[in-house]
Amino acid sequence: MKKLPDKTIERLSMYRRNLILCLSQGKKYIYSHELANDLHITPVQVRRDIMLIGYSGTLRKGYDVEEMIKLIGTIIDTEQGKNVAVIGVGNLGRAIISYINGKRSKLKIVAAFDSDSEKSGKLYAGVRVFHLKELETQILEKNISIAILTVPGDVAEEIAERLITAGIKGILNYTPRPLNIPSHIYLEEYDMITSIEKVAYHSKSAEEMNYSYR
Amino acid sequence: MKKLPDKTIERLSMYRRNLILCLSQGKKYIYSHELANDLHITPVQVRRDIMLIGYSGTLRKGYDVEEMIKLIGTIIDTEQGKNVAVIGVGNLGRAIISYINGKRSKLKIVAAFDSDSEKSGKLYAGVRVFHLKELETQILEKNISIAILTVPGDVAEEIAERLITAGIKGILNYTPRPLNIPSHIYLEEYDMITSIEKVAYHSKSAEEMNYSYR
DNA sequence: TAGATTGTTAATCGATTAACAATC
DNA sequence: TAGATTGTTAATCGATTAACAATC
Repeated sequence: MKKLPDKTIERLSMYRRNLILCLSQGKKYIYSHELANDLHITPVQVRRDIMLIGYSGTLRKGYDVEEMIKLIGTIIDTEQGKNVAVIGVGNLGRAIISYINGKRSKLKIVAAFDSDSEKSGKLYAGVRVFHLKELETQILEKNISIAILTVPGDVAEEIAERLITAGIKGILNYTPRPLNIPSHIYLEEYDMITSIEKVAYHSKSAEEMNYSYR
Repeated sequence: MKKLPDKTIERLSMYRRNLILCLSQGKKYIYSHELANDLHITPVQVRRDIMLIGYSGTLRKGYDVEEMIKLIGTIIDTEQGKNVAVIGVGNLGRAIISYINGKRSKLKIVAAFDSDSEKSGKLYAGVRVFHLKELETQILEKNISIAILTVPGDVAEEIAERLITAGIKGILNYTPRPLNIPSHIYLEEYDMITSIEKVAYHSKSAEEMNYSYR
């Protein structure tokens, strides 16, 4: 299959989340405008994405929920699945562990790491915590290819380097420090501050509009 | 000032985060290519954003870090600041509370809410937890205009409705359920699953490329 | 059938980048 | 000065949407 736009990949993930919800509610077919409503996008965009992945719906009933879930799986999952590590077992690390595991997913968190020896050996939502010094050995042993970084900013760079040397393939960086890493490692960064400042900015303008109505 | 593109707003927030870091390291001036490197974008884009907000650097020294921080503040902050509530005091809620407070920011988390009475009255990082039934009264009393949702998915919709009725202006939704709310309320949604699936997808292709080299 | 839907191309829109003048 | 930088317009690129044919 030819390469899909990055935005389409993102939406496929969201379609799937929604379709799984539909299925659990007993919904077997869905229209493009229903999916669109849920995700705050247009029906055309949904249909175009579906076209890009080579699926077809039925003219009257819409799209088959179960089939689409399966098809999206063949695109964004790997067959054998992937092992994931969470680095940093603070509040955020624990939130991620309990949120992602317990999901029916090809992605599995198989280890967590923390510099605090107190936490070593403990289990969070079924995931064992190792001391950071075991990072390299465990990544090798457990065949971990993806890391989620939730450590304090000032050690992010250093740990990223160790991860890369250990052969990790992708990093999801939740620390406030942007990482500078080789381009063959896929990097996704997210900072909550940016999101909340965006909301604040936009609700600021909303308020100003209110004022002008008075 | 004419309206700035949404993407520029996002980057302004990231520039500021970076500039503050520079300042703390004693760096007084910065070049566009330095900022660009940190944020994985191009120097032209940095200069264009800076042009859009009407700032000018000096030809040899680059941009004045402190001045730029101040200017970005006038654009994305409000003078009086904004009060924020976190709804749901699980791991993620607590992570957000401790992450955002303690930052020098115009955004202040002034209350947290949870349905678990055990948590009522407790403090997390200096923020008091209220029972969910006090949501409306506290929003009014504390003049809260922004809410961060970290409750379980199945109550997200219901709480969003209460928030809107209570007069909230913007919502940052971390639950896996997309919200269906009136368009005058600004809504930002983020699902970790999408981020991690994106990383998995891209590091999948990276691996396939590796295979083909062998 | 009429109406609602899908599938797809072409047009539009918006965001990024290339090119280059200006200047220290 | 030459080289490095900023500031800005025009061109390009990519993503979204409008338009519409097809069909149940």
